[in-house]
Parts: sequence; structure tokens; C-alpha cells
Amino acid sequence: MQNTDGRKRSATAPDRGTAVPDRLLSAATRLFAEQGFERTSVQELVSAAGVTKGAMYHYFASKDDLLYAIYQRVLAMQMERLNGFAGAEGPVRERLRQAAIDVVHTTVDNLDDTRIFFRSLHMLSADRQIAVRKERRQYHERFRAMVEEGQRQGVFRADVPADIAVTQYFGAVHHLSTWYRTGGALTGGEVGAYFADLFLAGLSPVESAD
Amino acid sequence: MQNTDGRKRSATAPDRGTAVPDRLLSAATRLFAEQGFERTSVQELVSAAGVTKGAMYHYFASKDDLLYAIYQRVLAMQMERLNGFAGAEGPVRERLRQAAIDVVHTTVDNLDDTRIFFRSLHMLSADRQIAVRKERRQYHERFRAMVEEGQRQGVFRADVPADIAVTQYFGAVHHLSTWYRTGGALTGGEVGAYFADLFLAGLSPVESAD
DNA sequence: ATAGACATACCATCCGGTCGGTCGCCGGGC
DNA sequence: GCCCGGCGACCGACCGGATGGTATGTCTAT
Repeated sequence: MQNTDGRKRSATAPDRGTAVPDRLLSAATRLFAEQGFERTSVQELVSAAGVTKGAMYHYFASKDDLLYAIYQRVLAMQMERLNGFAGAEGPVRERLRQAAIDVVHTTVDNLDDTRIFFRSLHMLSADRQIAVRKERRQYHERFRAMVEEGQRQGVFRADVPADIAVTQYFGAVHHLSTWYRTGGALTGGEVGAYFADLFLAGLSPVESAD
Repeated sequence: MQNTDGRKRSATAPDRGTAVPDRLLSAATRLFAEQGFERTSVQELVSAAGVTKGAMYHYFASKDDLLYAIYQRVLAMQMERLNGFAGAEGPVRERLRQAAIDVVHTTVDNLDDTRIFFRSLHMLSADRQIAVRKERRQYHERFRAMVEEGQRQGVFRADVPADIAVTQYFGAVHHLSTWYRTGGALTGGEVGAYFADLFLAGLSPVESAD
């Protein structure tokens, strides 16, 4: 019942027990994904969150800042999950498969975030774009390291750069936000299994070059 | 739009011999790709094209209409190229490889178009979005038909839906506009060769399930 | 003269952001 | 116990500027 702060407003906050910043974040995520960042006005945003402009600008320096907060949240989540799989025990092929499946699963579970991520990056200020790309790059490299590990062990083919393979895969994952619909023919897990299967098959050592 | 051959050049256009609609189209393509559709004002656009607002609104009904024209141009080009490869002679594996390489090549040769294509789709009006998706879907299905043909012939594995494989590949191709830089380490042809290689390797029949 | 191809001035609207103000809580002086 | 003053949370009317779009004029070739 209580807020995490221990603060409780009596009459002025009628509808939700959720904290104001969280309400703003989730409303923004939904609206930015549906209509795009630029098409969503601050007024529309705060109305959807059930707060006022003043409240928003009390917590966020700008509309841009709100977008950046969404990026930070999703980046942190992705990185945390990947670290879990990359640092696990077992053969690299299996670890990579698990991570590849999971990134699809996580993506379809948070389609709004992904939609925003790639569609609105250019709306951030230049330095924040750089910050996002930098963190994204770390994620990419963590993933790539697994591929390279497999290449050194000989379980993956080495005649294709690991970078290319990983980039290709992430491209496909990112593209999910364009076509995947929740409630469609395939569940996230099924798509993830297929994707990972194709990915690993592509990385399997070739017997004879054609 | 039937301004293909009857070009009129007046003495009032000082710098370019190119027709005004074309100038607008290429300026818009560049600016939309660089800054995004929303960040590019009509004034900025017409200034870059060396024309005035009046000229632009003489040829295009709206800013939206201009964006749509860009989509039509790129869709027509892609479809034409794909038809060339899909309808050619030879084994399906080779035709698919050629088409897969070419789509990468064409994409990196027209990075601006691709960048706009996926980033600004949601800026079009609803019915135009539908029109674009419909045409894009035809492209997808033409490509998929080749995969299915190979699956029937047994040269491609059939335990992964052709749809999934094609979607995955196009996702990777689309993603090129995010990371590929002209003048980088790899040429478009090289990336295309690697991508096609991974794609076809993923589709190769499996001998033993792991 | 007529029609198309532009040019120019102008408009209504909307948007992100601001700023002075309100409200309820809390610690402290007595 | 009780008032006081401050403080952070929040409110919402307001602003300057920019934007997409339009109305109307002008030039030129036919």
C-alpha cells in the first residue's frame, strides 16, 4: 500500500499508487512506441500518465530526458540478462544458443521498448546518442566474444568474421519490432528457437566449400 | 506522377539543370536520412533543394506526400531488381544467393533510402502505411518463394519455416542502415557475400540434429 | 489570353518549456 | 502539544517561436 518512499498523498492523487516517475515512464513507452516520439506531445503524455506538466518537469529535465531514461532502462535490462547467459557454465555453443533465444524472448516481451530503441535514437541529443551506442556496443561485444570463443575452439566456422555474424543476428532481432505481433501464429519462444537454430547452423563449420 | 520525359527548364532555376521534383526528392532523401522526417522542416528542405515552398507545394500535396514518393521510388527499385534475380535461370540455390547478395549491395548503395524506410514508416498516414506494407509484403513473398522452392527440392532444410528464414535475413539487411558506413572496413559486396553465406549455410539441410 | 510553373507574404496552430504559486508534511523551538 | 517556517512535490496558465500549409501574385511559353 505504501510507496517505497513511505510518502502517501491523501486527496490530490486519486487514481494510482504508483510513483509519478514510473507512471510517466510507462505512459511514455507506450505512446512513443505507438505514435513515435515527435508525434507525442508533452501534454498528451502527461495526460495519459494522469499527471501534469509541472510534475513531469519536476522529475525530468526535458522530453528528451524522458526518452533517454527509457533507453537506460532497457539497456540495463538487456545487459543484465546477457551477462547471466555469457557467464554461465557449459559449452560455448549451448551458452550462445541460450543467449540467442533469450534475446528474442526478451525482445518480444518488451516490443515497445525495442520499437522505440531503433526508431527514435536520432531524436536524442548527439552526446546521448553516443552514450547509448557505446553501451549498446558493449552488449554487442559481449555477445561476439562468445562467437569468437567458439571459433577458437573450432566449434564455429572461422571464415566469417564474428562481427558480421553477430551483427546479422541482432539485425534480425531488432527487426522483430516491425513484424512480430503478440498473439500471432508464433510465440516468442518459438521464434527464438528458430532464430537461434538458423544462427547456429550458419556458424557451423563447413565441410566442403562450394 | 508522369513527369518522366517532358522536362521544362526555365531561366529562373540558376544552379541545376535537374528538374524541380527530382531536386526535391534527393534533398528530402538526404535530409530525412540525416535528421529524420520530423526534424526536417519544409523550409529547410526547400532551401536545400534550391527552390521555394511554392514550388514544392506545386508538385507535392504535403510533406507527407513527399515522403511517400520516396517510398514508392525505393519500392519500385527493389522489386525490379529482385524480379531480375528470381526470374533468372539456374539452380535455386544460386539464384537465391545472387538475390541475397544483391539486396545487400543495393541497400548499402542507397543507405539513405533504407534509413528512411524503416525509421519513418510511422510518419505516413495510416492508409499509406498499409500501401507500403502491402508492396513490401509482395517483395518478401517473392523472396520467400525461392526458399520454398529450394525446400521442396530438398536443397534447403524444411524444418524451419521459409517465412522465418526470410524475415530473419531481411531484418539483418534492414539493420545495415544502422551500422554500415561507406568507406568502412568492408565493401558492400563483401558484406553481401558474408551475409548470403551465413544465410545459405543456415538453410543447408542438417545431417544430424544436435 | 490562358495555363502551368513557380515566388512571396502571411496565417492559425501547436509545442516544449517556464515560472510564480499552492499544498501538505516535518522538524524544532517553547 | 502546538505553532512556525521551510521545503519538496506538484499545479497550470502562459510564452516565444517555429511549423505546415495557403492565398495570391507574377512570369513565361504557347
